[in-house]
Amino acid sequence: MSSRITIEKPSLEESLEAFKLGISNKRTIIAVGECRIDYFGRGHSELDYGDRVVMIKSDGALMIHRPFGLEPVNWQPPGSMYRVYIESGSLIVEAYRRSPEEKIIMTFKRILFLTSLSLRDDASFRLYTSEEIMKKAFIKRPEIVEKGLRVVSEEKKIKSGLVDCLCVDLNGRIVVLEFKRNRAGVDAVEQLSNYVQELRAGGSEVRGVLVAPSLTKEAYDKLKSLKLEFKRLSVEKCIEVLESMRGVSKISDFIS
Amino acid sequence: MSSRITIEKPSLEESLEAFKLGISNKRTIIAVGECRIDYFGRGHSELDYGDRVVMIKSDGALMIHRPFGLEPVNWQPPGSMYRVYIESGSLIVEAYRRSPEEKIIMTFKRILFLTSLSLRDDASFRLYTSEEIMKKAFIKRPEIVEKGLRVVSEEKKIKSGLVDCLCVDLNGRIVVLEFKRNRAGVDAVEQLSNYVQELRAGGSEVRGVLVAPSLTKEAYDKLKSLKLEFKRLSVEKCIEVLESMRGVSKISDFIS
DNA sequence: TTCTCAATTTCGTGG
DNA sequence: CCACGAAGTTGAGAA
Repeated sequence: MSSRITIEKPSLEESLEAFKLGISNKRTIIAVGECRIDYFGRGHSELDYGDRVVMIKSDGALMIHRPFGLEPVNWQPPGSMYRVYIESGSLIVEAYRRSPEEKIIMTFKRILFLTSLSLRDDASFRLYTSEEIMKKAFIKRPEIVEKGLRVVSEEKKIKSGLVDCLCVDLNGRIVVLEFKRNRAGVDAVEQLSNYVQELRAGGSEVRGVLVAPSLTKEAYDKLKSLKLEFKRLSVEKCIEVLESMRGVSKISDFIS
Repeated sequence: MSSRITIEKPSLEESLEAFKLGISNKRTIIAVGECRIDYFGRGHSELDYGDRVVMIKSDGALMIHRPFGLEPVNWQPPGSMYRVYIESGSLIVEAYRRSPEEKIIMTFKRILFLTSLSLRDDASFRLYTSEEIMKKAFIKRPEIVEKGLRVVSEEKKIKSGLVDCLCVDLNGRIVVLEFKRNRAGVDAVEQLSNYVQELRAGGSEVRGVLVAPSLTKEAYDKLKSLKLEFKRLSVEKCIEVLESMRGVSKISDFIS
């Protein structure tokens, strides 16, 4: 059972108390009001008066939202510290962070609404990303990239970086695989090229294969000039492969 | 004046109406309740029941926040479309997006609190990034990098990418500058190297200078082996330079 | 629309 | 704590 304290059109003094109590009691505070925002730190930003939604979470994270746009206009990470006071007829809320030293100053002309909540959320979040799906599918059925590939290692750390997958082909050559969830750019080709060059320095014959749904033109040119290879593979295809092996999952109802 | 509709511990039927009205009237809705979240699209995620803060903005952007952490656990961008209904004793809110096709399903057991706001915010946001500050300071006083540098072009697009700054030194050689706001890694060195190589293909003598507050060890090694140069420059120094030219700004009170 | 690159990127993971 | 890579990255600007 979550306890709540909600006040409508509070005075600045009431708001001051609510902020202080909520922050020290590690509650989640949502406030809506007319304010201006100043930020100083790695960068510097200014935003003049307007209506915004401010949320301070139980861990000290701060988000300031305008009435439009996905991203908060200003924010501060978990662990931030707060100072709240009234000055020249305005309610000031300051959020500090050390390392890097950063500060946000919210200056409220008035508060439309404020609530202080004690929320319970113990569930664990599970996310399945496209790249995970691609690698998993390849491990299960290497032939979706090339017949006869034998997986030697995954996520292998070498000097130039982290190799997605190391394999051996039917002719005993080493094959470096680099997976990209969506259209691959020159950076992906360069990354693959770095891996191949480092492994070739070991003396063996090494192939490099970029596995992605598509390539940018620049990436294609660079790939050709470096004599690397490309194998078209989409996330959809990988999902099919995985589902064909473990029965239908919810994903199939939406992607296809 | 912002109009509000706030309901505490509403029934699911009341919440249904509030969501529908708020969305169709392009209001900003904030709801807190016990819900589970499912996402299907480029990836796939699941989150079991818990207390969360849901915000739907006037432009259709959706954010779902747990009581901790800076980032929303799930979201949908502006322009998303909604379907709200009651099924098996739960309030379901679905958020759709096309291209890529994605869907979020929020299943509410109960709503603790809901508000529907009409907010006004016309202010313009101004952000000054570290890299902007560094470039601006260099343009004003090139000698902070090297005496006698003459700026030829900024943000010049060449095949390998976007060159931060092209200059000519006292000996008439072309100088490529790459700015990094904080400690530069190997990727920065590779980027600079690419630019230098492409420009050297034109036949002229070309120097490459990485301008940053510091370098990682790997970046230093790579830089040396490629015969590129490094010039130490911090954002703080750049701010000093800019302020010495236009008078004191607010930044100086915090960074120094 | 698509592509490309920067970001107060944030968030993991491994050394 | 630093270094490096991934992200449902997001967002802005240009082709």
